[in-house]
Formats: sequence, C-alpha cells, structure tokens
Amino acid sequence: MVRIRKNKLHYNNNIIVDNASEEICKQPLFEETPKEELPVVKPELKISDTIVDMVEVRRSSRERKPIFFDSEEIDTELQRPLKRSKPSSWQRYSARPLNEVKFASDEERAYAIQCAQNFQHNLLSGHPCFIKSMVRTQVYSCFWLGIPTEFCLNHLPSDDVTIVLEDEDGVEYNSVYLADRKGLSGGWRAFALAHKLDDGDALVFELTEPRRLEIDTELQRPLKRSKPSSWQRYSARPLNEVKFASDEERAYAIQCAQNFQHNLLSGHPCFIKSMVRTQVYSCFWLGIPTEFCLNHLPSDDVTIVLEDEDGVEYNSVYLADRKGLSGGWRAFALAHKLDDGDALVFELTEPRRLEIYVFKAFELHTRKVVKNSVEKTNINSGKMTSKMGDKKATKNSIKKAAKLNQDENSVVENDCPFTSPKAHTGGDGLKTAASCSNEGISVMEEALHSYEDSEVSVSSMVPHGLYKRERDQTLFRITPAGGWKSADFCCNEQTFESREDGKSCEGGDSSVSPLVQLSDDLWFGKKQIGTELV
DNA sequence: ACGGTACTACCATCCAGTGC
DNA sequence: GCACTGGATGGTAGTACCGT
Repeated sequence: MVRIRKNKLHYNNNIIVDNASEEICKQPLFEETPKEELPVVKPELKISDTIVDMVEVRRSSRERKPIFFDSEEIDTELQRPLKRSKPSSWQRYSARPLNEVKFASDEERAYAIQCAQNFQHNLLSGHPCFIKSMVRTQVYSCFWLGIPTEFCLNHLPSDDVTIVLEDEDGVEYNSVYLADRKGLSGGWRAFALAHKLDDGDALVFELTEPRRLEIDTELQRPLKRSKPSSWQRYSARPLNEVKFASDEERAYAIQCAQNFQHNLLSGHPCFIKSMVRTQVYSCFWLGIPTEFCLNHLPSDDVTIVLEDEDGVEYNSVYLADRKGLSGGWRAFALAHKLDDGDALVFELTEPRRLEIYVFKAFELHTRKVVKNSVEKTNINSGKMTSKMGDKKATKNSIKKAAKLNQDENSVVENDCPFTSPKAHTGGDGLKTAASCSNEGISVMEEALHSYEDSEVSVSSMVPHGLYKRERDQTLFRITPAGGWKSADFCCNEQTFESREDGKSCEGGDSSVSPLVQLSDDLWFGKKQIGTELV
C-alpha cells in the first residue's frame, strides 16, 4: 500500500509536469510531505500556504471575493480537463488547482473498483468493510462522504461521533460522523486532500474498531486515457462485462433457439431475436418483427408482461406504432445479464404475456466445462442425496438438461431433437421428451431424483401425453394432475431410433414417445409415472 | 460545521433520423 | 425492415451554495 501511495504521488507529479506550465511546476502545489511529517489530526495545516492562497473554499455567506487563478500563471481554458457544455461553478470552489483535477473515464473507474474489490476479497481480517468510488464532490470540493446506509445501520453508532480515519501508513485523521446524514463531514476533507484523491479512485474502508476506519486506496489506473465511444458512456453494464459475440457464437445461440422453437408444440405464436449491443448494453430498444406485431399484438400501446423461465415477471411498455418494447425491457435484459449474441425465444402465451427463453451465445465456449462438471455430479446417481426439494430447483435442473441437450445438438447437427424446458413444465400438447444427450439426461435424472424426494407434482416435470412402454408396448397417459401407475419410465435404443423416424413422437392420441434413455445400464428410473390405458 | 434549498447532473425512456 | 446513433424529455438523487 505504501508503494501504491508513492506510485500515486509520483503519477500525480508526472501529470503536473506533463500538463502544467513550467511556472506551475516550479511552484509545487502540494508538497510531497515525508511520511514522518504527515499530520496526525489536522493535516490541512500541513498543506502548503501556497495552496491555501490559491484556492479558498468557502461555505459562508460572508462577502465572497470571486476566485480567479492568476491569468499570468494559469490558462484556465487549458487547465480544464473536460470541456463542458455549460460553465460549471464547482470549479470556483475546488480545493485543488484545476490542473490537478481529473475526471475518470468509466473504464478507469471500473478498473479502480475492480482493484479495490480484489483487495477486499483478499482481506482476511473479517472486519466489516465497504468500497467507495470517489466522485468529484468527494475529492475536489464539498467533501461530503456518504457511507452506505446498510453499513451505517449495521456497524456505525446511531449518534454523531468522531471516527478515526487511518491510512495505509498508520496516519490518523479525526473525522466527524453524522449519523442522521450517514456520512463523514469534517475531517474527510483533510484525508482526501492529504492523499490527493482523485475522481474515480476506489477506496476500501475497513472498520477495524467501532470508531476506526482503516482506508486502503487502490490508486493504480491505466495511464492511457481512451475516450469511450458514445454508447460506452451510456452502457448500463460495466465495460468489463461487455462482450461481443463472434459470428460463430451468435449462430450457435440462434441454432439453439431455433431447435427449441422447433420443439415447442404449444402452438403459441413465437419469434426469435438475436441480441445486439443496443438491446442489452445501452439504449434498450427491442424491436419486434412487424409481421408478429400485426398478427398477434395489440394495435395500441399496452403493457406486456415479460416472463422468464423461472416465472419472474417484468412489465414492459409495448409501443404499437414503433413495433417494439421500450420501458421494462431494460430491466429484463439487465436482470438476465443478456449479452450480445444471445438468442431469445419469445412465446406469446397470452395476448399480453411473452414468455422468454434465453440461449447464451457464450456458452459455446463453456459447454465442455459444463458437460464435465455435470457428468461428475450426476453419473453416480447414488451420490445425489441432496434434496433440491422445491419446484424451482427441479425446473432449473430440467432447464440445464435442455440447455445441455442443445449443446449436443449444435455439435451433432440436430441428430436428435432435445427436450425443451417447456416440455417439462407441463406444457400442453407436448409429447416429446426424448434426448440422445447423456449429459442432459444426467441432469434430467437429477431433476427426477429431486422429484422423488419432493412433494412436487411430477406433472410439473414431465410433459402430458401418451407414452408407450417399450417392454410390452403398453400405452400410458401422463396427466397434468399426476396419477401415475407402475411402469418403467424408460426407453431403449430402438425406441429412440424409431422416434427419430418420426413415428413415435407425433402428436395425437395414438402417438407415443419414450422419455429418455440414460445408457444401456442406467435407466431414468422406475417410477409410477403414468396411467395405463385400458 | 451544520442544515436548508435551489440547482444540476444523471438516469431511464422515448423518439427522430440515418445508413445498410 | 432493421440496427444504430444521438438528441429530447421527465423524474429524481445528489450537489453546490448560502444562512446560521
């Protein structure tokens, strides 16, 4: 930390040397005070008189003399780090010379926060701590440091007290904590100025004692300041989370979505959208295919409910004129961390309700990892003792199965249709649940085991319809309400192949479809799963 | 230093326009 | 028709200034 501090001071000096006029450099604005000379309680007294003369911070109503930097010394136009569309008055109250004032880009800010988070992650002390990303008014003027409400309530006194701020060198600064306002007032300014904190710096505050905050600063920044493009400035996700799908990744997600859509037999209208940047990172306008709008959506602006695979609902505004979703879509996209290239299947289950299934483009690269971990988890069914219990967990397992099946499909070029998540959630008319994916089946097995240990109706997992037991060709009906009779739940290779011929997975009363086959010696389970047709 | 309040910047959303 | 950019707008949280 000491090294970081010194680097920081060195960095600031470099900036000054690079940017300021020669005269300014000759007249140091902040002296690099030796460690042993750092102030203990009132460090501002150590700040050179030069600074105090140059910048006067006033909060009083008494007559103010407008503050100007001597034009002979400083060209104020050149000092401004950012050209602002409107003149800003805060600069008049800056406690630091304007040539030291910097504005962090989103990228720089995110970088500092990341450093602080890494630091916090490695803190083994167990003390309560929080991270603050500095903004202009915390380091250049005003000097009000708000503390997260939750932290105040949980860890700080309910009365106004003096809190000691301790830096990495052990130097202490007394500050006034205002409980009502949940922040630091007097004293924070001294700390900020003494450490030359800048906009974008990320600080880790660790409460080592009830009234002592140890502050660690992560001040490393990328020296290169790249001007973010306009959309990046408005990105609702941190830039380090922003990804751009390759053509291959995009195609993979679309293929998965198409496979899924192909197996959706509910008959509801649906369409697929491949996400682009402006739909998931900024702007958040989701255009809906015109044909779909004209045929299936209202001609007026209405609220449409977006429902995800877990049943969570998001109200969104459908603009009929513009044929797209506006307000509300943003929330859905952010909540699901949608990325560029992801393919979504929109199913209109009700006139004003869209059920949305997400197919991630970037799972293309993680597929193998997932496969391996799932195999490890599930190949030995005897190890699956944990009770997922609730319906949601079961659904998630099924969803995983479906996704994994899609992975397989993408590899084997659709040799075998997969089971859709919908198919296992009791969707009407779905007769197909077969799969040739061992990975997916393993997860389905997990789901079934979960079912065995839970009170969840099996009908929430297994699609309704008719099934044929391979052993004796007996027909079973699986109903939404359950009512299972003794039967094998399985099929064998021949059954699966016959299904591929399209003979056993057609809809209709006479249609039959096996569920799944794990392997020659590992069956899905022997459960009471259907009503034998007499 | 504290607290009130007018003001500002930011965010979320909507929309117009452009280019492919 | 669609993706994309960037401006307009309204609401609101936070800021900047000022009085005490």
